[in-house]
Amino acid sequence: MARTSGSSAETTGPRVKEAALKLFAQHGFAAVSMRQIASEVGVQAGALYNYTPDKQSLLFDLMRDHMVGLAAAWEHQKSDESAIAQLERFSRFHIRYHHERQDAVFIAYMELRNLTPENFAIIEKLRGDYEAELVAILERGVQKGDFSIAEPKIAAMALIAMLTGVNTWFREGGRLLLSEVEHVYLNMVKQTVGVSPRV
Amino acid sequence: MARTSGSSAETTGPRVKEAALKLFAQHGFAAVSMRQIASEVGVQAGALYNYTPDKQSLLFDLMRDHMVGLAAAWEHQKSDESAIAQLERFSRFHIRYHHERQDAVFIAYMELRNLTPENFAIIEKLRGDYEAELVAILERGVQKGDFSIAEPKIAAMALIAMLTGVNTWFREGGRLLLSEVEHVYLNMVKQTVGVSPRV
DNA sequence: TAGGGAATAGAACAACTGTTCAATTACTCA
DNA sequence: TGAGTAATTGAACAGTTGTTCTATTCCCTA
Repeated sequence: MARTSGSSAETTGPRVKEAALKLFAQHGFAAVSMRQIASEVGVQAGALYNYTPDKQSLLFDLMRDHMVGLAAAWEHQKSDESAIAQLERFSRFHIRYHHERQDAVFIAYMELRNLTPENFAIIEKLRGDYEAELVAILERGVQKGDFSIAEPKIAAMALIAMLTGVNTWFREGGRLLLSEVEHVYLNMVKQTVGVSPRV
Repeated sequence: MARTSGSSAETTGPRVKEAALKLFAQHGFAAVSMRQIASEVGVQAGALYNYTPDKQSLLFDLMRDHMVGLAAAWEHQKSDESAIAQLERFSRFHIRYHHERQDAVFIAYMELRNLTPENFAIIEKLRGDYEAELVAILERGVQKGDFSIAEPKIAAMALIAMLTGVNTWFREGGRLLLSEVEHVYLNMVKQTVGVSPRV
């Protein structure tokens, strides 16, 4: 056998990434073999190497794409407004963006230890940049007297952990809609930074 | 070769668990081989099977031990006092207990997908019981008028995510002591549930 | 000091791992 | 229609995987 009918790099390439994303999230990077990914795509293992130099790069690309996409999406969202409004915008954005990309979020948090040191440093830098966006919002709010928090950097870590945590329990079709969950979290976020919520 | 001098089940057994805990946390369950664990203990791979029926049980035992230990420790800590005091006690306990068991915490959160369905159900039940402790505190506080939160169950998930998140960034020897971090988080926790912190 | 159980080594098993590569077929454009 | 390139197969590589089992040695008790 050889080239199959209908095959083209433009369709196979993305399918490899999709399959890897799904399987890595489901079973973990180390537990998934190249043959499993190939089988999900409907191809033999050797063909994957037209799209990635090796398994490690496949993981790294997925993580980098996620972090870069996150940063770009926030850059597009952010706006010049009051610190309270910015915090609200960030919280809504974070919940929704992460909810829509559960597999990528899971991988980006869980598979850091499977990266080479160089790749790890790159991902950590991207993550730090994103966290710094929230830190800046909090510091500005403190400066303006809108927020009451002793340690903006710690508060940022706390808030991000809290918001990302939605992914661990929220499932579509449960008691609440995502929009309702967003509302509940928004009030908690505001209270956390010392702003009394509107009713 | 055969039985080695000084060998005894009472020393080797615990060492197997310690080695597995450390290596699973470091590289992930799937990425660690039985031979690596054996090598860490200073023994051949075959000898491990005197202490676990298989690799899966080794993982499950570690996770169950952690969850049972957590529940027992909290049961020993908890006390009949005001909701605010209970929340304070829970928060301090959670931060400190998790800080002292980073490897086990990491495994208990990350390796759920590597459990068989039956084992997964058991761990999830234990986790749910622990979370219910915080839910009960929050509901009581709401009832007494001490807390101002719309959804105690969601607030419990948010607070636990926030508190557990300390493990992701806090390192001993940094700018702050753990006791200082505890203090900062306590104030945030109180604000989150609508209690104004003492200064 | 003999005997029996406890603890291990080390070899063996078949299955699977990531990766490479020559051969083969499909597609594209002149 | 024919040549060149793109995409894939399938075999092969050497190494690793979890697990089992027998032979061997150590330890403890009588």
